[in-house]
This record gives sequence, C-alpha cells and structure tokens, in this order.
Amino acid sequence: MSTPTRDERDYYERIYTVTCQVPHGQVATYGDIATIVGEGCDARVVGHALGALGARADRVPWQRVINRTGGISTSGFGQRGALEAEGVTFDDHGHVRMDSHHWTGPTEEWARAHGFQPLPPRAAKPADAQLRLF
DNA sequence: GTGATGACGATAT
DNA sequence: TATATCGCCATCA
Repeated sequence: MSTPTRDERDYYERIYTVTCQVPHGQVATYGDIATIVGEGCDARVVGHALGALGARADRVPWQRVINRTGGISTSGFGQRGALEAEGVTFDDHGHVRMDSHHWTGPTEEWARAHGFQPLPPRAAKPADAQLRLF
C-alpha cells in the first residue's frame, strides 16, 4: 500500500460511501458521517467533501446531510426541496424534524465490512443523564 | 510551513 | 430556541 493513511480522494470517497448509506426519507448530520468515517474525520471535513462532490452530486445523496441543529446551510442548492421531495418534513422554524427522520447509522455488519465504525447510540441526553445521575 | 477559511459540533448563556 | 464562544481538522493561497 502506498498511502494507507488518508489518500485525498479515497478520504473523500469514504465520506461519499457513508453518505450513500443514508436511506431515502432520512437525514444524517455532518458529525454523524464524521463519526462513522473516523480516521480523524471531522464535521467540517465532511462539509468540504460534500462541497467537492462536483459531478458525484448526482450519485451521492448529499441533500440528506445536514448540520446538527437540523437546519440547512445550503440554502442555495435546493437542498430543502430535495428533502421534501423524499418525504422529509420540516418544522415551523425551517428545521428538519430530526426525531422522525434522523438516520440511526449503518449496521455494524456493513460498517465492519467497509472498514468503518457504527454510529454509537445517542441516548443519554445531558439533561436526562444528569437527571438520572442523582 | 504558516495563516486563513469553512455546506460544523458542543457547551454556555 | 437562538446567539455567542471556543475547539477540532482538512484544504487552499
């Protein structure tokens, strides 16, 4: 192997591969994709990767990737329209209803088969965790 | 090699 | 919920 660490294109390809796993009608956050890809990947890196999609934008469901707040940072790419076309609903504030469309991540089987890591359960909310802590 | 930038995240207020 | 601040990491000039 020449560069087993992070080949630029391969690095982005991994992000695209994970993004392609997001099922129809569901959405994932940049942080989720970064967590699954691992390898020092970061939410911003995912954003850059999606921004560098170029011709691949036709094969990668980039519109299903949004920020953690459920908002859309790409108001100029018709992302919201694409999501609505898939059945994704938005609240009155223009944010995606994460409670109903948030992707739970790929299966452990798929993740291991492709060299990724499954998305850890996001249960334990701060307030809830703190409530049970005492 | 350094600084600036970015389709962000988490925490605090 | 929204805003402000800080942090993390990769890419580009």
